[in-house]
Amino acid sequence: MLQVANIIAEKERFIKGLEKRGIADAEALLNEVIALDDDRKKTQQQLDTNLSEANSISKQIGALMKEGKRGEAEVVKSRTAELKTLNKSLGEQLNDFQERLKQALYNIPNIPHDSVPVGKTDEDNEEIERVGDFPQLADNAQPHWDLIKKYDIIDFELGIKITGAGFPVYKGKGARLQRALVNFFLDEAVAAGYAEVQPPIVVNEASGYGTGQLPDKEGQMYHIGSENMYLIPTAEVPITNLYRDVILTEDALPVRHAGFTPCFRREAGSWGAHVRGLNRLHQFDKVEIVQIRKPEESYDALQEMCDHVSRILTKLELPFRKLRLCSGDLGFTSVLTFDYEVYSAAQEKWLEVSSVSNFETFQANRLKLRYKDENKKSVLLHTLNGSALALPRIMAAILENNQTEGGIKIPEVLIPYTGFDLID
RNA sequence: AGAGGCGUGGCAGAGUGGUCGAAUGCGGUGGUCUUGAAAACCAUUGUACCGCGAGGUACCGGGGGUUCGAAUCCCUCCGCCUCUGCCA
Repeated sequence: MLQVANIIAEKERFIKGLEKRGIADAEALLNEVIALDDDRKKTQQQLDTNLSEANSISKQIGALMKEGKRGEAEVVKSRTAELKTLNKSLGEQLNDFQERLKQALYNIPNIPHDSVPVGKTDEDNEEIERVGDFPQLADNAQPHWDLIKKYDIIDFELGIKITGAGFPVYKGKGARLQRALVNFFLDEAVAAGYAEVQPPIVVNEASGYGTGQLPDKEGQMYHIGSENMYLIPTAEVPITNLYRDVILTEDALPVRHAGFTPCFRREAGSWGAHVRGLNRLHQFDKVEIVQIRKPEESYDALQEMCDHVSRILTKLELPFRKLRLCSGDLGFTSVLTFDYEVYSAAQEKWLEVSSVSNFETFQANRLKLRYKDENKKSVLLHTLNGSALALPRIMAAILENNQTEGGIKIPEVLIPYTGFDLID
């Protein structure tokens, strides 16, 4: 969430930033925050003064009791009774202001980067790079949902039987290819300097708030009612929350982590006729990369992460494009996001396979993730993350783009991982 | 899951109603000494909020309560340990 001090100091910039996201009453929203913070401060000042007085009276009483002057002590007590009533109500007011301030801040998104183009939907995203050539497929080329049946490598019906729609079962060479991709992605990430972690895939409420999925995306996560926990929608949540309530020393930076997890998304309301096969699932596998950086380094880190995604897509020989998300498509917590889409040739569609974002201090502020600078001051860090990569759509593109009469060719880099070079 | 025990500063570990933000040791930082290092000695060493400042307030797992006053007593939640049960 945003920092109140920054809102006060740079109000105009924040208003413009929120308006860029299409929030009409941005100024009113920020004024409310500032007013609540002001109320909070005033209430706290009054409360602190009263507490100070009550503390000193208590000490007096202690001293009097020790000297055996019970009568005098009783006299002084009358004032403390007064203060007690007063402070109880001040304390309630303070809690109320703090709670309202928190709620207000939870519901305000991050301020977009200057380079973020203004736009409403994904159609307004800015294409900034295109790499690789479209494959020339035969006239009878098939989309992946037909190919998986033809070669019996992914079974949606079985998934429906044991769970429901959007939970496919990978079989045989399909399962092996899936595992090959996971291992390839992890090896690439480790080689690029990311320390591998294997986090829990169920998280508590505090973690959900830490990275901003709560309260914003509550309805998109699977909730385990009996435990009040959530199935993770991305490894970003557990990995970034590793650093919740942490003050890092400078020599621990930069932090780079990579982790493989299944991801779970309810995708409520986002299903449609255009969504078929592997294009959108409730459960899918993903390797995620996360960085924690000093503020002045975070945009270099963002570039570094983008380069990493480009590199592995190139190695997989998949045609892809890089997009700068417009203000309307930008995630709630993000300042700047680049999406990567691969071209899936039989559907003739671009499929999003990665999203790389810099959140600056938005998550760190909630997480209380800081480091001690050279002056021993606590400074909020910047958090970043990116998919490297999400599996199903990569799988879809490989199946479609590499189909031949004789079967589906496995990209060179994956053959050591699959142990075969053809799905037939 | 049941019974019992426990949760204190970076770590270890005192503290069971007042002067305790908290002894002591270790670790960290600065200094003295030394050619340098070690040892020794001295000093310093949590976080957040409010305040121009002096300073004030809060925090001893989280929340609530009793009391003039709570690390200390009570309730509750969370976590950890031991034993019993179950189990990959």
